[in-house]
Amino acid sequence: MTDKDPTTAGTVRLAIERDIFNGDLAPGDALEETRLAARFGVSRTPVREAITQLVQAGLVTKRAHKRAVVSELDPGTLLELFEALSELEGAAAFLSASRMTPQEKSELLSIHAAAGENLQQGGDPNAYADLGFAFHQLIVRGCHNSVLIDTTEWLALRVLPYRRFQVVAPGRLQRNQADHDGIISAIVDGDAATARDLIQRHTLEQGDALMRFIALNKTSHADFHSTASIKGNVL
Amino acid sequence: MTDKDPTTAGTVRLAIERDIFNGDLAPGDALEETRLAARFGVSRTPVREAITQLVQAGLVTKRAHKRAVVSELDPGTLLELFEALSELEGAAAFLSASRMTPQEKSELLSIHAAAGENLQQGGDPNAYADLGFAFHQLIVRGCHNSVLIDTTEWLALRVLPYRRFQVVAPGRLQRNQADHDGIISAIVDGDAATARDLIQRHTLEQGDALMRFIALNKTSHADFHSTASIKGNVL
DNA sequence: TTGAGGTGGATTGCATACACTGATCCGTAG
DNA sequence: CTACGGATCAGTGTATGCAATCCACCTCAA
Repeated sequence: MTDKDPTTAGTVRLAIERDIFNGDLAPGDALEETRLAARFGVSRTPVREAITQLVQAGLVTKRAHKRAVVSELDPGTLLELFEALSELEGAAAFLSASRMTPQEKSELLSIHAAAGENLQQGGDPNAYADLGFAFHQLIVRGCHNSVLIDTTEWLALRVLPYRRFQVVAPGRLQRNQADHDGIISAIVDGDAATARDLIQRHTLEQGDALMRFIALNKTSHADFHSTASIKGNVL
Repeated sequence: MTDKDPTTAGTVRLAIERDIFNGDLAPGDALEETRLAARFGVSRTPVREAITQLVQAGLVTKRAHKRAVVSELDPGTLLELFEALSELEGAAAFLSASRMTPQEKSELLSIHAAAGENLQQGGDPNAYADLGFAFHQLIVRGCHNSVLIDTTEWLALRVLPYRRFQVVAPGRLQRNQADHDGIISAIVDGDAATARDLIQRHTLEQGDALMRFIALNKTSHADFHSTASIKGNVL
């Protein structure tokens, strides 16, 4: 996902991506080529290239002769996304259980421990979220199959803009940590089938939680954006 | 995968894709913007857009200031590709076992029957290959999760250029048909776990077969292209 | 008041021109 | 003969101009 880009188009693309993940560009917002070109101090051409790249990545949607907009995921698609993601993460975990190096496993353990510490001390939820993200990422990368890794992270990327809307329901973090507990011991024990099963359920539930939150806040994404004061992390 | 494209760039992209799948453009071949523009009678701009789309689709590789080339898959990547694909198809089959409509199931059965008939009568191997492709496609689409479908077909697309190199080893088609036999009955019976397991193994073995063929023909892709006189179908 | 039709502005799609990079080739020195 | 260095060139990366298209608004008539 991260590519070296001596090219302007690549830089612009990363900048736009960042805006999307930061929330400066919310789902549904329009990407105007001329405006972006002016903002970044480049011509329209690299902006156009950046946009077509984002379109292919699924982060942006475009119809001919219409402005490109940040992809808006309806609840149905979001559900499908999480279902697919859970399968991919499950597959990765299955492989990771037998393929992770001792070094990778210890790294996973230390991150998990740090997350637990943060949780007990009532630390920054955002920091916890970042640790959770790293946790998932380590497991996925532990499968040592770059195609599977890229595909999984590519899907994870698409739900990333919605992380901001994730509510920290009471007890949610504790349950999350407990889930991770089970997953990590399965992986360390090399119990591939259990690892797959647990992480799959885990990711599906995360999706459900997000869906419930959306259902409770039946409103436009732009509104989400301003109302979701408490932010957690799906991953 | 199929999109309506009133835009020139989309048309060019489809044309290039076809060239790749036809073999007119073999893995490793260079895509020269100027030449393609002249060939299609358009300017370089839509060609560039088409190429960036293909790059994002993984069919084409590009480095800054260097010519784009049709992606060349080394055996390692190919193996990873099949491993990931087997997981995705397994997941799809798992879901399809409980989600396919009776109509879809009967369609699956009739295609399978047609393939069997073709096999027994020693029909055209290419026709059999097409039926096999349709078989897999039906199963994948039967999961009714468009994200999973798109992702799976996207990966399948990347191995498509290598279908031409697939050898029809003695008894391979029969084994293939037998595999399909088991898969189809598992799906029709609604035995999700078995369906997943069988199709996963099946796809992995297809990858192995391709790998073996490549190992036997340790040569450049261009040579593959001319030496593989007998062509079958991976899917 | 409401619907149809026309008109103007905004924005993209494509073409062309220019700049810059990376590679090849050839000449010269060792 | 080989190694090194510079010039040349092919080819991409970017800028800009123009035409086609779409959308919103406005007008006007029923």
